[in-house]
Amino acid sequence: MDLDPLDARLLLLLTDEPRLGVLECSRRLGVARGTIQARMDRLSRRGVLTGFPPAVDLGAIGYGLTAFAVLEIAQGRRGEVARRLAAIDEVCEVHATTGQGDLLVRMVARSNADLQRVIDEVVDVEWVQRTSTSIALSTPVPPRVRPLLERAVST
Amino acid sequence: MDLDPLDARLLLLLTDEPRLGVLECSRRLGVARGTIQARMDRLSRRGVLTGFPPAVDLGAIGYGLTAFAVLEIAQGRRGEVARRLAAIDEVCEVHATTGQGDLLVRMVARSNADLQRVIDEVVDVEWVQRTSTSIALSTPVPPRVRPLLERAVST
DNA sequence: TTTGGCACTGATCAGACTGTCCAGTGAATT
DNA sequence: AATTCACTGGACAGTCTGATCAGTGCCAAA
Repeated sequence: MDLDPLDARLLLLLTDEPRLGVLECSRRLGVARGTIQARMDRLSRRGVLTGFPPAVDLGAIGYGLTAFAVLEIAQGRRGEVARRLAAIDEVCEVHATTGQGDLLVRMVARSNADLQRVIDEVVDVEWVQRTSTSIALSTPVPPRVRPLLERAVST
Repeated sequence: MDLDPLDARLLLLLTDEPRLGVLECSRRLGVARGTIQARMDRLSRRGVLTGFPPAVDLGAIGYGLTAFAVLEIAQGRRGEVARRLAAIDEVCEVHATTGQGDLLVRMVARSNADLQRVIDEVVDVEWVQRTSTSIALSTPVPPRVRPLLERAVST
């Protein structure tokens, strides 16, 4: 289940320069092209490498605000609530969690007024009982996988 | 600043099938290849399309657990704390927020015992005063941008 | 109305890359 | 000793890329 060092180096390389072709990867890593090809196939088959989705900067298209909401919901209504949250365009991510909250929601908006509207929409979802919202001021550590891959290189 | 419909359709197409080449995109969208090329250049230059990072499923390489922590930290120590959090490999994301918490941390781990260790590491960071941790049980809405793009298509 | 500027089309070009084979090597397993 | 497996290095045809260019339609400024 673990990554072998070559897999990890390949993923790191792709993390840094995602548009690299198979051939170029093989050159950079000093192995035959077929090897890279086989590794990538295997990583995909194992579900480790799930694709190369385009990274869209929401800030650059006007959605400059991010907020998080922790929701407490009525017993047994998680699926229900999740479905309704999913129907809100600005809701970009929902996790079900243990602890005092039941759902953690990440959402974006174009302006403070817009955020107000989005939050209201979220809070008004049926079965939502209590909410606590925070606005993201900055993101000191953007989503990353790198450190874990780097660790796997030296395995 | 907004996306025009063709841009949005292009991004949607790439979201669904990220490995598509420029030529294939042009065919699917029914425009000339040069147009797609120009659009992608422009989207990159505007910072909208920031790349095609490989999507690595952490679950598939053993990091099956995700947890969130809300940290309250000592006044004026945000940068300090963020830096130390960034040094923990398992910390995959940190946001500075308004509200009762100061930092929202996402982290992953290989097992409950491992999670314990990671949480301890996070909690033991200097200047962290109060923490509240939740384990993610499921992710009803995985990170997504699609709905916002779809909205831009019909603009 | 005329003139630019702009984006898009459709085409061409050489160069590079892809998927797919194959034979050969070395290492580990049986 | 035989088998399996991953890797190498080479080959092939087909395809895509980046670059460039002339031509067209549209909008806006003059």
